[in-house]
Amino acid sequence: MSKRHADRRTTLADVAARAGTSRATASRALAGDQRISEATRRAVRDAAEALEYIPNVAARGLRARRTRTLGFLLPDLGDPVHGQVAAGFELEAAGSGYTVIMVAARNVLANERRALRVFVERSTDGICIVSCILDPSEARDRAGPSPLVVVQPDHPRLASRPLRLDGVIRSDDASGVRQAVDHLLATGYRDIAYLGMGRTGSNTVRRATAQRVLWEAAGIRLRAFQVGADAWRAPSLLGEALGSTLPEAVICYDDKLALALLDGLRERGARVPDDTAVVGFDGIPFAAIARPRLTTVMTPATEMGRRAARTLVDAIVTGRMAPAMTLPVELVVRESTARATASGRPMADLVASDGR
Amino acid sequence: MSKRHADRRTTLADVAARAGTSRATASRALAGDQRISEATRRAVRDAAEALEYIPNVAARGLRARRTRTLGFLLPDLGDPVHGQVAAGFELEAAGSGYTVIMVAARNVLANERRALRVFVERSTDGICIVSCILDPSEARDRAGPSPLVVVQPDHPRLASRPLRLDGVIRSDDASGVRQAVDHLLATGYRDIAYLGMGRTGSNTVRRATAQRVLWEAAGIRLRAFQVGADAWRAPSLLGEALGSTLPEAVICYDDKLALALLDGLRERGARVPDDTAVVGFDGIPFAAIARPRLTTVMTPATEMGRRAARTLVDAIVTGRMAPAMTLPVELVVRESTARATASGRPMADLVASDGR
DNA sequence: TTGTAAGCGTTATCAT
DNA sequence: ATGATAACGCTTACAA
Repeated sequence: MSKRHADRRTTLADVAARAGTSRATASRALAGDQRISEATRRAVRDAAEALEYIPNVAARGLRARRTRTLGFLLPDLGDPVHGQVAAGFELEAAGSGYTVIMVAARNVLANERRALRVFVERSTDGICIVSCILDPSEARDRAGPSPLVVVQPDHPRLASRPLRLDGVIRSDDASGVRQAVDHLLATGYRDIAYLGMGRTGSNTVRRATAQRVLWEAAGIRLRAFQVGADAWRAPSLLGEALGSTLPEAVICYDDKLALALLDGLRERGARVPDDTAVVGFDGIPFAAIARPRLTTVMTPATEMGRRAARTLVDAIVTGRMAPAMTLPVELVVRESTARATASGRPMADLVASDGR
Repeated sequence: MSKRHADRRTTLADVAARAGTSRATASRALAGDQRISEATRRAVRDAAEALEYIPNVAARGLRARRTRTLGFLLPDLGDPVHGQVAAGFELEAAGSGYTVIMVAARNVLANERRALRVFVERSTDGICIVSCILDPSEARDRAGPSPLVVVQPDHPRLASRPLRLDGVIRSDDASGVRQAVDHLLATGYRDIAYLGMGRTGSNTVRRATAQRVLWEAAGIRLRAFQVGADAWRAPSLLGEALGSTLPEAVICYDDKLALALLDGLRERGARVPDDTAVVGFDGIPFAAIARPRLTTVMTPATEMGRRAARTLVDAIVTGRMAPAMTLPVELVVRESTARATASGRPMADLVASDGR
């Protein structure tokens, strides 16, 4: 029954032989070429079926000069946010008939460069890099002929210049921070802090925006704290990171950090939001069911992944890369910033309208 | 400076020409063949450097009959557990010089089959499938000549037969459940329930084990509840899933479900662990900082991914697949099953010793 | 409508 | 130690 005796895999030549045609005709028939007669098409299809023919796409790509493969570079597959982006990307790519090579570079520059080289070696038709610290223009250089989409660039120096390059997809972090600050001010908080994590461009942008907005809106100076990229793994230390006198409210770099801070504050004996309000960033699923439920800026992670793939495929087909796009974010107000809530009683999620 | 004028990518022939050798010699020099003289090796290396030569691995694979590519199939890239497995796999694979193609099949049989076909088309050197509902032996058939590693098989019928196939890697779920039940009994809980999710083999195994262990150890019948695979997304419904009279303790299928249940119970006005104790499964990071902190069975997700890649690479090199292995798990006791804890005061994590 | 033949960029075999 | 030359499995001019 099983034909494991033939060591060689079935090839197009085998199919052609069985169908009684040339390899060229078999190739055309399988590709759905209109010039092939219905009869031979059937014959070829049947032969392919009978032989369980599976094409060798490497050979095809070699000749046809396209591989229907996309390269995807991200910092960490285990991260909840990047995992979502990856999921969205893969889904959309697979839907368009593309296969995805994934490389995790864990924020190491050398790894990011190596990954791009891998993609070029594999002749990817397109490349997407997510939250990379590599300079986007260097990335473009190293991407070779492949169209490149840059999602949430995190190059440290990127905070200063605007970056209007084509193919850049990012969330409107500035708007998110503004919404958060406005919400905190409206709720009555005055002593507001920002807790940063890592040395990425996005961290700098968020801190700077909070600083500026708070000053412009209320003439208040932001208190800024900063911890290392792995600080969220040690919640108990985090409780101390805010100093001896807690601020009334803290905006955290992301949800991982905010949730860890929640734990750290609890360990320290501080109540949230009564002693300190906490705001996160990203909107990961667990933020919604933490205790207290976390107020956070929702970022369209899955959607960004999908868009990235879509944009890439379009660029491959049309030969033109879409201009930079910035996706909207929205603040979701939950318990962690609700000043006088009846403890233990949940309140419905409130989405702040941006007013733009 | 940049040489974007030549449309064609640099090829080995270019390097050979510049170095003044044949393509064969250039190939050998670059591959580090010992027979090549030091002088020509230098010449070729320099030429490759100068031309920024990047080999075409598709062409190489076509001729050499190995692609240094691994296929990785999983249900969902966004899931915290599978994301960890993927991260471990990619890390180990990259470390061994392999590139990974990832496909998410979201528990759809047809997608899983399609993914295996993709891998065969791409001539992967090895394939790893994680938590697939596909029958492992069918998977082996469809994997073609590639060695196959099966991580945490989730075929529904798999719960009954032992499955001693080579290349299977899984965690010792039965031991985990036993530890959980023993712990609950030792802590004084008698009315114990299992809350299942989905129709996978692992769910069946966990439920059945809990049932058996509880009966054998204490002559108590397990109360069993069951919800759909997406139930964890709706915590408020989950609170009601346990019926009107809450059990003293609930073992949940996984941490996602347990954390959602925590939220659902809070919404319902029930206190954990005072009204009901909760145990999770997997040991995802957020379980450790939930409130109450979640008692859970720690599964070595990252390690399983690493092992899978390691096993695959070994099989590729040696031609022999390692026998099935079962990785140990350990119960981590936290607040959600601590009967009379001073509320708000954290207790140190306790790892139960298995006693085997 | 179909076949012939020339590549695509490598590596492996066989000479030298 | 190196060079011709033939694959690898497929697509695509160019012929017929």
